[in-house]
Order: sequence, then C-alpha cells, then structure tokens
Amino acid sequence: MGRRSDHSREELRELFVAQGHALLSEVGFVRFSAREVAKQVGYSVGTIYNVFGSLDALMVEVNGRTLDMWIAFLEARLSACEDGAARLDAAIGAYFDFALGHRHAWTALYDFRLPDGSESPAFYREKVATITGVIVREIAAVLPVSVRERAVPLARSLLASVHGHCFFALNGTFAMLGEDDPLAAAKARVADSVACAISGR
Amino acid sequence: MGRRSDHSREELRELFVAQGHALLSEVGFVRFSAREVAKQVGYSVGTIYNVFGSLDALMVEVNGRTLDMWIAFLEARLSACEDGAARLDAAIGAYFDFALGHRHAWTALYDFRLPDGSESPAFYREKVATITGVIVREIAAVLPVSVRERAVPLARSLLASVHGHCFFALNGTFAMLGEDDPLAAAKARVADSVACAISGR
DNA sequence: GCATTTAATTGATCGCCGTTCAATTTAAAA
DNA sequence: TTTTAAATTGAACGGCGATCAATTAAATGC
Repeated sequence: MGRRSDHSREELRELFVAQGHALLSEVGFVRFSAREVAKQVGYSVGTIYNVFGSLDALMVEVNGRTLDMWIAFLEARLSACEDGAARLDAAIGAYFDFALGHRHAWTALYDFRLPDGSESPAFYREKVATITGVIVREIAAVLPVSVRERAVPLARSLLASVHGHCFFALNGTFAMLGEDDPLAAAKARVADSVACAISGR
Repeated sequence: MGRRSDHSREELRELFVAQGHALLSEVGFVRFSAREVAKQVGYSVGTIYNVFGSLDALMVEVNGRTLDMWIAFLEARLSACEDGAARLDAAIGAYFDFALGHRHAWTALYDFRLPDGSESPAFYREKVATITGVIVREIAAVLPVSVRERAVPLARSLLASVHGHCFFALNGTFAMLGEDDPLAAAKARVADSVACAISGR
C-alpha cells in the first residue's frame, strides 16, 4: 500500500527481528519461514526482502539477537558470582543453561550458515568477539602473570571444548553414550587445562 | 511398473544409499533432495518411500555410510601408526582430516536430526559406539592401570572437546577468532586432560 | 490545493520441496 | 491362463524462497 507511516524503517526492522526470534524460538530452525514471520508481523513476504535485502540477512539479525541475550545472561551470572575462583565454572554453567533454556535459538546459531564465500557482517562478529572476550578475561584472571599471554588462545580452545560438550548434550550424543552429566565433564576438562597452564605445562 | 526384476530390494537400498551419499557429498545437506536422488538412481520419488518408509530413514542410512567411512579411515590411520604414544594424536588428526575431506557428509551428521521424540535406530547407535570404542581403547592404553576405569567417561568427554574444535574449524568460528591451528589446539587440550588423569588429578 | 514524483507494499507467479496415494504394471501363485 | 499380490509411477497438495510488475500512499513541487 505504498510508503506507510505506521512504522519507520527502524521500527519495521525491530518488528521483524523480534517476531522472527519468537518464531524461531517456538518452532526451531527447520520450521522457520519468512512467510510466517511476515504474516505474524502483519506485512507480506516482499517487505522482508525490501527491508533486509534477503532472508539470510534477517536470519543473521535474529541470531544476533540470540547472541545479545546470551551475552546478557552470561554477564548477569558472572556479576552474581562472589567467589572469584568459581567464576569460570559459573561461565560454563551459563553456557549450558542458556543453550538448554533457548534450545531452538541456540541451535540455530550453528544450523544457519551463510552461503559459501560470504562472511558474517561486522556487527555479528563483534557480538561473538564480546562473548569470547568475557571468557578471555575470566581465564586470564585465574592464570599467573607468567603465563597470562596464553589466555587468548586458551580461551578460544576452551570455548570450543565447552561448545562440544554442550552440543553433544543437546543433540543426544551424550545420552547415547551413557554420559549423564555433560556439564560436570565440561567443567572437568576446563579445570584440567587451566591446571596445566598454571603449572606452566 | 510393478515388481521389477532388475533390482532386488537390497540392491535398491544400496543404489539409493550410495547415490544419496554421493549427492549429499556434492551439494551438502541443505540442497539434498529426495527427488534428485531418485532421478539419479533412475527411479521415481515414491520408490524411496516404498523402500525406506520415509526420507528420514534414507538420511539415517546415508549418515550411517558416512560413519562407516569414518571408522575405516580412523582405523587405517591408527594401524599405520607405529609409535604407541602417538596414536592418540593420530586419532585426533584422523578426526579432523576426515571432517575436512568430507565436509558436506560430515556436517550432515550433525545438521540432520530425527524429529523430537524419535531416537536413532540401533544400527546407527552401534556405529557411533564403534567410534567411541576406538577412542576408549586408545585412552585406556595411555592411562596407568590405577586410573584406567576413567577411560570411558574421559573418552566421551575428549570426543566432545575434539568435536568442538573440529566444528569451530569447519564453521569459521576459529577463523573469526584468529585461531589458525585448531588441530594443534585440540591435541593440546587432550594432552592436558590425559596428563591430569595420569597424575591422578 | 493539486499534480507530480518517489518510495513502500503487495501478492501472484515461478520453480522447487516432501509427502501421499490412486492407478498402473509386473511377477508370482493358483 | 487367470488371479492375486507387490512394486512403481507420477499427478496432486500444500508450503517454501525468491522475484517483480502493479498498486498505493506519502513527499515534493507548483
């Protein structure tokens, strides 16, 4: 119906991203559909392509919102953690609890992939870097200064380890293999590597 | 055209699974299509449903074939490994090299999920258990008898760690975070935990 | 206030997809 | 040879992402 004044371009983006996130959270990535989001927002499919340029671009925004929620969740947990030594474990617990509490949204972070050759936009990479930065900070805090330069590569690596544990917990692999406490296993692996780093190897 | 004699039921299964695996390997999970597999095999879509019951069942068979290849690859690498101490690293290398060499097929192992509530068939679970068993054996081999009972949970956990590293290597997360040697990081994490286990904590 | 320009919005259209199932064809059984 | 049973087909259905000519409403110029 032409350039309408009921919503600005920014309001429109917000509507689509918020509703997209809600739909994704409800039905999961495989049942997510642009048509359905548009219908729920009260616009037609074409408007998504007008506002975002592509469905992929909307998906990146929706996943970006999940990352925002994850960052907030992680920082809330950490700021409620009095004991300095327990902060790393709290971060791992937050990783798991967020994934478990937002199954569909969290899974979509990894199920959705941009076409080969195109990379994530800067705003998305920055959100991922923020999460990584939190972990780098916490790792650095438990390392003696003599090995503190290892914090960055160690944080990346431990993030991958924890991710693997969380992924296997959610996709049923751990259940299949008889592991009934994936979180404890993840914490133990992180503790192993931190202990090794502290003792200089 | 009715019960044809050009292929037995078993031959038909083999044709579909083999061609399905080839198509999956070529185009990846998102572009995989039942119609296309059927066309390439020279039958029509309906035959897939007649032979396998559902597209999901065909997908499980195709993923099962990927697991078969993975097991064979892993065991070939290990049997070419003279040095006993290097076997664990060889297994990790095999994990990465298989995933890198069969990107689409390997990724589909995790992108494809059965509907909520239904679990993988026994034959599939056994293949996963076989891979796990190999890792359990290699872990057990490097542990002193005093802590050998830890081999099973440790193997599951280290499998998850390596998976996380491999996943981040393939999906670009590590590149995004500046990690340029994910394999080395994975090996280091495994070494950390094995060292901790050997020293009894 | 009216006409013109510009931009937003629509939804039909296209070519795919998975899934179903009546109709057909073929081999085996009687 | 007829009958029965099983295998195979492909049209049909509903839904998807993507495109884009047509339409509508606001902004601009007069």
